[in-house]
Amino acid sequence: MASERVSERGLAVLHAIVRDYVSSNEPVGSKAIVDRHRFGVSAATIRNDMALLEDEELIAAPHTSSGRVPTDKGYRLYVDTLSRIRPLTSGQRSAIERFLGESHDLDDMLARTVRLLSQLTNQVAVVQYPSLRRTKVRHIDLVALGEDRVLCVLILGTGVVEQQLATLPAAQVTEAWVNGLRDRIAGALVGLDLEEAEAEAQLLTGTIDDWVQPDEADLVRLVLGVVLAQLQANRSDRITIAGRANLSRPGDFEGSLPQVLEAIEEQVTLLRLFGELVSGDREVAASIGRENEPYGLAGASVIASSYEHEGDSRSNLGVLGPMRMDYAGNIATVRAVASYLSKMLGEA
Amino acid sequence: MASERVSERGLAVLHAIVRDYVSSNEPVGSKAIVDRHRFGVSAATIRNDMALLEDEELIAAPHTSSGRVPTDKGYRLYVDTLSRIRPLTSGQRSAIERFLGESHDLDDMLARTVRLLSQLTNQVAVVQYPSLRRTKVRHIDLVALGEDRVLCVLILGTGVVEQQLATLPAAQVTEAWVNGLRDRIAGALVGLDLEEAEAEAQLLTGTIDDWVQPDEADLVRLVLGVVLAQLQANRSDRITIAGRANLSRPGDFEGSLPQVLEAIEEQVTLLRLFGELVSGDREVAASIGRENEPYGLAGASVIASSYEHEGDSRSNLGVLGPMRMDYAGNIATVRAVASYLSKMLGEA
DNA sequence: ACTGGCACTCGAAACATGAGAGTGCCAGGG
DNA sequence: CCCTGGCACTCTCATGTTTCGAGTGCCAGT
Repeated sequence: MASERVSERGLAVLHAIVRDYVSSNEPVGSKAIVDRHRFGVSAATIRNDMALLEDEELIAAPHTSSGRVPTDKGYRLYVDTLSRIRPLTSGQRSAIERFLGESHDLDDMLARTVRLLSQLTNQVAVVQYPSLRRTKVRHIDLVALGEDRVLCVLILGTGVVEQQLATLPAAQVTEAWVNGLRDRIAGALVGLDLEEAEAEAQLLTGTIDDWVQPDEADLVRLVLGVVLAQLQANRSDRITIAGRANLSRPGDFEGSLPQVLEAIEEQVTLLRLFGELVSGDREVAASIGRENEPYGLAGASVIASSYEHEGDSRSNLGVLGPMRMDYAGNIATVRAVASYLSKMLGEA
Repeated sequence: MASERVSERGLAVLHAIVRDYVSSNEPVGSKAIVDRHRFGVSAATIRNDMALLEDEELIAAPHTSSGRVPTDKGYRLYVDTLSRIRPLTSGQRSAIERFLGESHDLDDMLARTVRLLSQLTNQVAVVQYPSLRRTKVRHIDLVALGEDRVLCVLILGTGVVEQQLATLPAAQVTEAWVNGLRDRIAGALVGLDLEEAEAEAQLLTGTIDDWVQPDEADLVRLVLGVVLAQLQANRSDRITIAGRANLSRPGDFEGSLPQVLEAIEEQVTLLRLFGELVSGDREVAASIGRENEPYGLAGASVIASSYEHEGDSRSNLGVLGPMRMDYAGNIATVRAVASYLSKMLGEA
């Protein structure tokens, strides 16, 4: 553990360095620390502590004899030893309520959330749409709309209704035929969750020749294709992002900006990162610097939490920014926004 | 007109300057021009022409005695005097076909289009979703699904079907009642386009007390609310963007990057800009530098065109990049992608 | 109308210099 | 044992100086 090797005061010095560096973006020296923070000791003492911190690779000097800068490991220890989550200011609380309180439409709500989060933190905000992966298929219906059209209706456990019109090439559609097909498909898929249903539908499509007349196979395949498309569209996780302009704040990502923008555009990666991050047992988790390397975000830090939406499942949200960010504030903000969002969605 | 004041060769020199500057990102001097392009004259002659171009504010010198750089006005004249649209290479053509040919789902298609466009041009690509603003309401249906549920179905002129389940607080739903309400609402809205229908639905909601029993007002309001939400969701214009990482290419937006990112995030602005740009009679239009100032994109250039989707209406697409971009190539690419997309959507 | 020549300007790069901030370390004191 | 003041040392940054070369403008000559 850290406490084995770093003294009480050493930790305090680390905290001071992180705080000063975050606000000034300049390496911080021993003198600056004793000036700005009321340690009861002299600069020389701080220097000794700093030498120790440097041995532990918690801080580093950009060049011999300039101030120190926290390393990934330093930020990590800093975050892990943040004692309490600083409460939000009343202004921030009311901003959240005002901003999120005005809308009942889910899409609008999430759009507001992501903008709010990016404004409160001055970072890139990411909000995942509620995942329907575990939602069950409640109802499947096929309705003949004429001689060559079939309306495919899909109702999910959450009450979401999707449908799509399939136009069949030949005029072979009879009500009885459609009903038979409907019973067949519904019998196979209703009650499964979306992931299972998709697999099952794939299977049905593959073995199509075993259970329909050969001359109907094409039609059935088409209809199944529509159902499959609906399942896939609902299964897929989507995210919404705001505040990218914050990335170009000078002094943050300088050279690595292209990579970061690239990584953000690759939404699949972000989804994985957030998923991984939130899977722990913490209410809000942070991932710092090189810990994000597998996701192409080596220089960045991510703070993530999750919100609950109707039903039991959770989706993720959070912010992404430079390593040099206000962890204490952002953790508090992310946590607060996540909990407000859960509350709002619970009420609806 | 330009030809009044700028000689034939002067124009050729301008073209040479633009081409060289675009590819090198360095001010281009008279010597470089005679070296790289086979003018039959000496550098001194070119210098005289350049002095003229400078008088016309078509080019400018970053500092006394260095090469020249095209101005907004210079780029504009260059684009306007691009004689023919350079055809795409066969590689590009096949890339387009391969990329766009694989999908029949509209969302997927547009997602592919925007990625393709950004990769072919190395710029930020923007594609607007088909606008349903002018689409007519073809059919409205309310179906009682039990004692407290009503399914609201909305079918648009394009064949898009939307529906949503409304759960009513009290168990007052009878089939007859729902049918009456349906006739009422459908009678008022069917045949209008989405914009009109939305206004009309607002009106209906406002005067609700005049045409239903007081004790039913809440139910009716709820149902109308669902219809209204559907109308609004379909009316709104959405865009999808790809290739933001291209903006951070060094030497392009340097300092103004935050503003550009900001402007891109503000999708409403982009929609206006694209709309404005395409409204002319040209197949593909360009907007250069300060012409974009009202949209917060002073340093950028936009190349826009539009594609046709089933029905008669058109939506926009294009690319956005630094003033110093390959106009000839990008115009050709945007045009080709737009026409392919129209073709694909026409077939479906 | 074009060309070659020439003086001039200005930025970029290379190098030197001094100031300042910050460190490491040591000997001495509570 | 921990802390302190002091001191020599190192490295960056800002500044100044010089040189070099690319490019221009202009003019006299074809």
